[in-house]
Amino acid sequence: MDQSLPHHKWTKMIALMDMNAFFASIEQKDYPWWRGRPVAVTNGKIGTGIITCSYEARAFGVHTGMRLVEARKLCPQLIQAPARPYRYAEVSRSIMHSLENITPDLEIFSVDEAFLDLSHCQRLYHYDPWQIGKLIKQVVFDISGLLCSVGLSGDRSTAKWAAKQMKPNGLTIIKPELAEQALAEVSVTDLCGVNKGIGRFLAQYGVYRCADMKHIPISVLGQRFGNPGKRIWLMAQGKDPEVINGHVCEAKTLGHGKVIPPNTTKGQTILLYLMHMAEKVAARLRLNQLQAQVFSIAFKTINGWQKTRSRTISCTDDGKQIFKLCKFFFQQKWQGEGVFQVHVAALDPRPASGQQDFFIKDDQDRQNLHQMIDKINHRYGEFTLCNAPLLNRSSMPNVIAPAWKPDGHRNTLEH
DNA sequence: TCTGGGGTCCTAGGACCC
DNA sequence: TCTGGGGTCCTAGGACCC
Repeated sequence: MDQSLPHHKWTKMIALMDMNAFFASIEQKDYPWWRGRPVAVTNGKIGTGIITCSYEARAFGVHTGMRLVEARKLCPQLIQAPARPYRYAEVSRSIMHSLENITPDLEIFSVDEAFLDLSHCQRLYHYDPWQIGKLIKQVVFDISGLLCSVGLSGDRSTAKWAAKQMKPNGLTIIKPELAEQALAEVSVTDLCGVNKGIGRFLAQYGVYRCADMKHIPISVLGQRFGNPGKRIWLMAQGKDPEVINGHVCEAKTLGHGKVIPPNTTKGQTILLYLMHMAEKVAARLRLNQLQAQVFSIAFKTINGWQKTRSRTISCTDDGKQIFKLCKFFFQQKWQGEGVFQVHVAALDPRPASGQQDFFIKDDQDRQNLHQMIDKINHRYGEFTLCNAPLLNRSSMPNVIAPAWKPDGHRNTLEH
């Protein structure tokens, strides 16, 4: 936009870094013969839905969420790449670490996005937002060999919006004093935090574009949506008050769920899925050296969700104990209706103290066993070793499918 | 029109305590 | 019996994110 000199200090300077087709780009980087070709990342070899795809694939109309079958109709030469979540997490971590060299004031927003608060290091870069934006892209490229898009402005929301404007490999800078003007014609639902629900509400007041927001008082949004509502009113005017929060806080829940074959009525089968989820939760607790005492267990029937919170006697990371809770709850609440989804989550997981019950030999043995199993599964894939029932893949479709979201990303960044 | 999976935050209301 | 204050915990529901 404006590259004229001299530059002046901005009251606040916020950037959003967004990786371009992150997972697909990693596949193309690691497998050079896929570069320049349409690549679609799927959930394992047997995945049928597209998690993300390369820009070459997008040119054919292929997009996230599309069925592989549909995609192949548009693009017969589409290459299927099974997701490698551990690899993506590794690359993500290294990128985030390198960004910390630009500013420690960094908030990891997702596996492929980060906010940088540059307010306090403007002088270092001669108050030149272009220099900073290019530096961010360079740092990311140097460490990963991948391209990203960067948005830079005076507030969080505008920076986020700006990053979306030019892709791939974009750099969009919006001076804070021009933010309101830049957003004026933008649909409110294009802002991060405004979706259909709030969009519908705003439409009732004739608010469609950001500029329309001024026609209604902030109190209307405040009353209906509380503080987040007030924030949106300000966002539309390029004045998002939300700060960059670099604190890596512990996860509040850690769970797994699954959509199962519709209307499953066989109790044994449903319990098997619950066992699967319980073991996944337990394995992930162990991976992050966490334990929990309260678990949320749920299954969805035609009448909606049946849910419970139940506690184990003491903190645990043992799948069998978690499954016991599942079984108890399920046998109490289930009355033979068809089930569509199951879900198990650890609530308020805390660092494992690592000492309680250590003097009990059985517990020591159990821990050793878990360590060994986890090690093997990490190397050879989830559920290579597991409870015997889970090995029966015919009754357990997709059991091998890896969770494609890198595990505990936020936590692992510490240290 | 939209799969499926893993999360967060906020609010209101009820139960219970002093 | 009614009123009022303060606090906590839990639940349910809504909205949104990648």
